[in-house]
Amino acid sequence: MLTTAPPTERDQFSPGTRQLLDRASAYCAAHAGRLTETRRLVLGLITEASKPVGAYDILDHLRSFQKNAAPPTVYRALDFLLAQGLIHRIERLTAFVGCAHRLDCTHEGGCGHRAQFLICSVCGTVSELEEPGIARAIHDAAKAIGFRPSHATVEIEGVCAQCQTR
Amino acid sequence: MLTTAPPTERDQFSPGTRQLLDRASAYCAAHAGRLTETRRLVLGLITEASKPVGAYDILDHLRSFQKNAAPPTVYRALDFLLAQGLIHRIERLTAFVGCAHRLDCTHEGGCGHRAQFLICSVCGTVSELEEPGIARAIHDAAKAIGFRPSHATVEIEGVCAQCQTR
DNA sequence: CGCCTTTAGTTATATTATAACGACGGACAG
DNA sequence: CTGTCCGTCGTTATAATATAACTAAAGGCG
Ligand SMILES: [Zn+2]
Ligand SMILES: [Zn+2]
Ligand SMILES: [Zn+2]
Ligand SMILES: [Zn+2]
Repeated sequence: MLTTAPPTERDQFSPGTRQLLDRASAYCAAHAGRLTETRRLVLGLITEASKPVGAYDILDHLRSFQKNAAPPTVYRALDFLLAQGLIHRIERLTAFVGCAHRLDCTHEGGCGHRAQFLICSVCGTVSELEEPGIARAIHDAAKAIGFRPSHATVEIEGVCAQCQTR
Repeated sequence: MLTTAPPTERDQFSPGTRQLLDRASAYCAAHAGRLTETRRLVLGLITEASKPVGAYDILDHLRSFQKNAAPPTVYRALDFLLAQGLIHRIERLTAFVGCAHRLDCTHEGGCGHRAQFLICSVCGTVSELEEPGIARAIHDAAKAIGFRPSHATVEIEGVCAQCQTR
C-alpha cells in the first residue's frame, strides 16, 4: 500500500514563495544562520498569507506539515526570523508579516532597516514603508531632548487607497 | 472593636494625584462620562506609578481597595480611561501610562491628541512627546501613497538622557 | 569516532484579554 | 410613585498569546 507521507512545502507553497525561501536560505547562510526546515516552513506560511498572521494561526498551519508542532516550535522560529530581519512583528495586531525589503538590501551585514507599517482597518492588509523623512523626524525629536534612540515602532492605522474607492 | 474598613484612596494617593483625579473627574463630566470609584482608583494607581503598569499589576494593587476585583474590573476601567484619552497603552510593553497632556488640552471636545512615546530600555520610564514634525512626516508619507491615516502608534526605544550619564 | 553547539521535542505554566450573564442603581417618562 | 431603560459592575469561565525548563536529537569539527 502507499504510505501517507505528510505534505511537503512543494505541495503547499507557490513557486514564487519557494524562490523567496531559497533566497532567504542563502541570506541566512551569509549571516551565520541556518534556515532549517521548520524555520523555512514558518517563513513560507507567513509569506503565503496576504495579511499578518498570529503565532497560533501559524501553528495551526504548521501542524499540517509537522503533526507534533507546539507553541515553542513556532515562537523559536519566529525569534530566529525576527533576528534575521526576515519578518516583522506588528505590535498593534500581535501578528507577523514578511519583510518586504530585507532580501533586496544592498548593505552587506547589519543593514539598519527601519520600516514603518500602514495597517488598513478595512481589509486588514499591512504595507511596509521606508520613509527617510519619518525616521529623520523621529531621530531629530529624540536628539533634541537628549534621548538616544535604538529602534522606533511606527504603525499607522487607517484606510488604504484601494479600500477608499469602494 | 474597631471595624477594619478597607483603605480609601486618601490613604494611598499623594495630594498631587488626588488633585489630578479631581480634575479628571470634571473632565469626564464635561465629556458625558462618569469617573466612578473603580475608574478613579485605576487612574490613580497608574498616575502614582513612575513607569508603565500592566493590567494585572493594576489588578493586584486594586485588590487592596476592592478585595473582589477581577480582570474585567480592570479592563473595563482601562477601556473607559483610554476612550476618554486619560491614559495611553504602550503597545511594545503591553502596559499603560497616564496621559501627560490631556487635562491641559485647550480644545474643548475631541482634541486630536497625537502623541509619541520614548521608552528608556535602561530605567523603564516612558515619556510622552507631541512633535508636530513627526506627525506631519507620517501624514505626508501616507498621503503620498493614498493611505488615509486615522491614528499612528509611535514608540521609540532607546536610552534616556539621564541614563546616558551613568 | 568523540566532543561541542545548535536546534528541536515535550510538558507545563505564565501572562494578557474577553465572553457571557445576571444584578444593581440612577435617570426619567408617564 | 413606579415601571422601564441604560450604564455600570460582580462573577465565573475561558480564550489568546507567550515562555520556562528539561531532554533529546542533529549537525559541525577535530
Ligand atoms: Zn522590512
Ligand atoms: Zn484596505
Ligand atoms: Zn497623551
Ligand atoms: Zn532611563
